[in-house]
Amino acid sequence: MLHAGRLEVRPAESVALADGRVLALSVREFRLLVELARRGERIVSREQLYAVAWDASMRAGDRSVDVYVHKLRDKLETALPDWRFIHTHVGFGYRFSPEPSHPFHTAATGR
Amino acid sequence: MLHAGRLEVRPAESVALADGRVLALSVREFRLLVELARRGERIVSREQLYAVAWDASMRAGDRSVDVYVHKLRDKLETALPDWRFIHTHVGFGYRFSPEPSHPFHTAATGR
DNA sequence: ACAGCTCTTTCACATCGCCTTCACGCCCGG
DNA sequence: CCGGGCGTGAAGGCGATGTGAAAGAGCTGT
Repeated sequence: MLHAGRLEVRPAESVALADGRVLALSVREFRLLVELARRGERIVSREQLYAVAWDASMRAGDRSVDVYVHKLRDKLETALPDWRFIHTHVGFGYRFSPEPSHPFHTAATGR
Repeated sequence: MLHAGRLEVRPAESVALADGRVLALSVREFRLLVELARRGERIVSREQLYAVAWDASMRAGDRSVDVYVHKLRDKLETALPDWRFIHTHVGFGYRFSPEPSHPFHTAATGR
């Protein structure tokens, strides 16, 4: 079972929870999330992610991982608006890490 | 004895109550409901459900679980129109959880 | 054994949601 | 400018699920 701030991923039960609420993830989305979370703070290349989440080797030019990272970000953003979990490292891949969206936020900052 | 909002399931007595009224369930319907409710918020695959509610291993392509989920939903919907209990997770299975039919707009949580 | 009933399984068709792919836009470094 | 890398929305094909109905199996009372 993987913890990441208010996010909890349970590979064995095929379920991910945000503040205890079950996230509605598709099979691909879930596997991608699991693989990202499993690797903790490390940067993972698209090829590696594709290999483990798709059980196949990625063809050159395939954008599937990008698309699914986007979908995951969408759902995680909806569930936990103030946190960012998937970070892009241009030219390298993605890195999973729970970080607050607005690190410098103070009360009178709005607008 | 299992409570789920206004629904109450008593495996020992082979009876399910909605607001105290007895639900007319067939044997399969009841056993399926018990197994779903027993697992609380977790997602349960059709194979697992079939195994425990039918006492046999599910043959590939068997749609019995789908059909009985439908029947259960029908009866639960009739008894408690504003609540949804059985949620589908495409590619994974079903999840039992009492939720209002018209959510006020919560996260990207289960359907 | 038969009739009548309910429960269960199977089937066919409808609908839904997932996955892939494409297209376009933006940003940035050369 | 130009090209690479990435974000993002949308379309189409297709597999997964929803659903109504018919067929099959069992149960009960006579």
